[in-house]
Amino acid sequence: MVQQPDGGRRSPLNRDRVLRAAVALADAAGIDSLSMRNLAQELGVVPMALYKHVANKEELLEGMVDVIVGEIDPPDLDTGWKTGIRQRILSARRALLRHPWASRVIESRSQPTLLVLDYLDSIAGTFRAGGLSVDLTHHVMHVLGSRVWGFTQELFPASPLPAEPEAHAAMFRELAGRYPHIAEIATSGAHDEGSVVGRGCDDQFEFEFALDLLLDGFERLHQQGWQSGNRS
Amino acid sequence: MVQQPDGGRRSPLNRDRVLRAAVALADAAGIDSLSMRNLAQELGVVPMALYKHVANKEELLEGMVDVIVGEIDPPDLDTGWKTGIRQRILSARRALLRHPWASRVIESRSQPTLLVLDYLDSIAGTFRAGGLSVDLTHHVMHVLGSRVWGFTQELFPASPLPAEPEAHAAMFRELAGRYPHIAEIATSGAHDEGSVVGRGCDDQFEFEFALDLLLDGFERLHQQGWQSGNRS
DNA sequence: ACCTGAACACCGTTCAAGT
DNA sequence: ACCTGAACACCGTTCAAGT
Repeated sequence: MVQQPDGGRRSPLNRDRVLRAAVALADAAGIDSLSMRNLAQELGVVPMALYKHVANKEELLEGMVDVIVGEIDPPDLDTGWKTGIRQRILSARRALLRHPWASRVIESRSQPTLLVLDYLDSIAGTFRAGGLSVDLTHHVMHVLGSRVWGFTQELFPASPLPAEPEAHAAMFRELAGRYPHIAEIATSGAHDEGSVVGRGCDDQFEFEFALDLLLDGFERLHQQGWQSGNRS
Repeated sequence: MVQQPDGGRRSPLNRDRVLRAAVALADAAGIDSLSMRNLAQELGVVPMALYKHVANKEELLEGMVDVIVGEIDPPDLDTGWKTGIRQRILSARRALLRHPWASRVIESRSQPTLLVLDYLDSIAGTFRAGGLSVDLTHHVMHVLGSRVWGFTQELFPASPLPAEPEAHAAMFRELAGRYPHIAEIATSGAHDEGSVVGRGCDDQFEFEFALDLLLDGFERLHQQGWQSGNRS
């Protein structure tokens, strides 16, 4: 149940209230619970009342993406392009971590909103201001892909561990037999000892590791004067 | 309508026929048309008959992913790790391009299947055989992310262009005014002249550009003897 | 003119009745 | 024991009836 100080009835319904309620509902109950019917109930109105403020569910989801994009920090103009991009993307990541449903909604959109284009244009502008060519900026934006939003498509979502220790151990022995390389990764390093694949990984470390690898690669290409058809 | 040489009735229903029909239906009519009810109709059976061969829709989708994973070429053991990984991933990409729905299904799974783990273990094994440390192999697998499947999460899906040239031109002028950096990317290089963002990009070039940037980065870290907490 | 209840055309899945 | 039609508990959205 999402908190509603005014019982969801005092102020008249408007687009902003609809969007904020949708975000709150998705935050609290998960994106699968966000139906037009549930949202209407949360707001104390009949489902059809929502269609006065959003044309359909697609437009509702678009609006929710805009709410999240609005939470990304504005650019810091006093740094080099590398630091600027890095800070911006890590800010986007913080926004996304506050709204776990957002990455799935972003990747399911078929049209960018104006706010989304603003953000992307600003990122591209930072590369250009840093001296990267139009061409290199273009390709580099593609390489970043969903990472500009602060998330990455993982190999597979973290599997929930079996709760009982003995089932856990049994599963791990089976895993180690059939998948030796995955097992050695899972058992190595700073992980929970004996954790199963994907658990115990430090998501933030992995994200920054990848981001810095990419930014270093971009810088190297830029300094080498990269041009199309000119790959070393 | 999916082709059914035997009218979908001759051979008795089994799991394999269900999965192959599901893949064919998704290929032909799109993943949104793949419902248990539609699939049953395609096979000439009552919807509940499917539940004898798959526990539920989740398991059906898992089985479909396995069909696609089965189409990835086996590893070529006569090359270095870099070429080996590159070939394997480009093979996965070809399989995915044959089944446009597959990337969305892969990213929506919550549990890897045994075949998926086989593939990932094989990729990790190639890095290890090339001499990369367990730690570096681990992080490098995370950096690849969905790229091991041959797809990337784009910034946003390609917007369909307005069909009428004048609407097209008007949209582009508006775009250029508000989004100068996106516009200069869209108008530059080898694209359709005046194309809108995301259209006219050579997806295969972008994919290979990113993949090679990453593989070069991995090689550099490996040669530098990268270790955790040792980033230059 | 505005609002909204009922209805439409779907889902995935359960369950009990029929063979 | 097996199979399956009807039913359940949902969807997003249309539409016409009521105010």
